[in-house]
Amino acid sequence: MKYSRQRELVLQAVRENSIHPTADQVYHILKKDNPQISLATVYRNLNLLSQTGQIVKIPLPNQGDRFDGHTVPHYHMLCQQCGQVFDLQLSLLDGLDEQIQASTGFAVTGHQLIVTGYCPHCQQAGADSTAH
Amino acid sequence: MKYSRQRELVLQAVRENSIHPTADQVYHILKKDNPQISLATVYRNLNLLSQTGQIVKIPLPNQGDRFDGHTVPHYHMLCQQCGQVFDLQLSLLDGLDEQIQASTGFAVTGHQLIVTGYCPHCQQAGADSTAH
DNA sequence: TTACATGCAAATTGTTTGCAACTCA
DNA sequence: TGAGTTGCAAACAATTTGCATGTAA
Repeated sequence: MKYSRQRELVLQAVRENSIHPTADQVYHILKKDNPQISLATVYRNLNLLSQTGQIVKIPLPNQGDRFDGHTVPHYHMLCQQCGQVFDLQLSLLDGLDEQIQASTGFAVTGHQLIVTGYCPHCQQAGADSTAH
Repeated sequence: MKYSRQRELVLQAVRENSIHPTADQVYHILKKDNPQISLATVYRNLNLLSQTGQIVKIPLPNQGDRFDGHTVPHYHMLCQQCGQVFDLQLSLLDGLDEQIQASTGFAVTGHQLIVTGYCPHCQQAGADSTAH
């Protein structure tokens, strides 16, 4: 893969923004200092970088994909209220792929776990505004 | 919720087709015997039925959502080759929600696990055609 | 010099919505 | 009767693609 300045920028933006940005967010972040960059280029590079494992694509229920520059295996929690994604360590699932492969015959390449719920901040906000 | 013939048909189609159909597949299945049915109605009813818990919506990476008439909690394995979705029982994860809630303060409403890989049939096919 | 990458706009895909007609209760 | 439902078409959002131009090696 040939070097490109735009790809470098996309990689940096994902690494430096631990908010698990969408493609569109990456685009807007970069657009500030690079007004000429195009959304198509951001998409192309996000796809390339996740194919080569330099970043991780997080598919979420009913929403645009998010991207994560933190490539050590971990899981995600999605707040149904504010839409933020939080990291989750869970050693429980170490070895899960091998176990599933052995018991099912499926050649497992990976797995992803998404936990849905309400983050502490939104629980607080909900309790404040609606006293039910 | 008022009864409707179309909703009944959608529910039956999802229950009777264990292929974890997409909205579009449900539409085409029903269209054979009900040529007047519309895709919008299928979508509306799939959403209603999954909101009421009569069927389960399975969001998949980069693909349209799938639907499952099998409502007992279980997980899914996605074949990256043929796109088929297989059921997976995994008692390991019983109690996971409570555990995460206790350790993170997140008010957990549920979780979903998607295992990716190659199903036995596609492993076979791959081994046949490309001897690497 | 040339194969790969970009920017732009148009095309696709998956899904939702507005609205008039229709149907279940 | 009347609120909920339908079919159709148009609207949407997220993402991808075609193509002429630009750029790293």
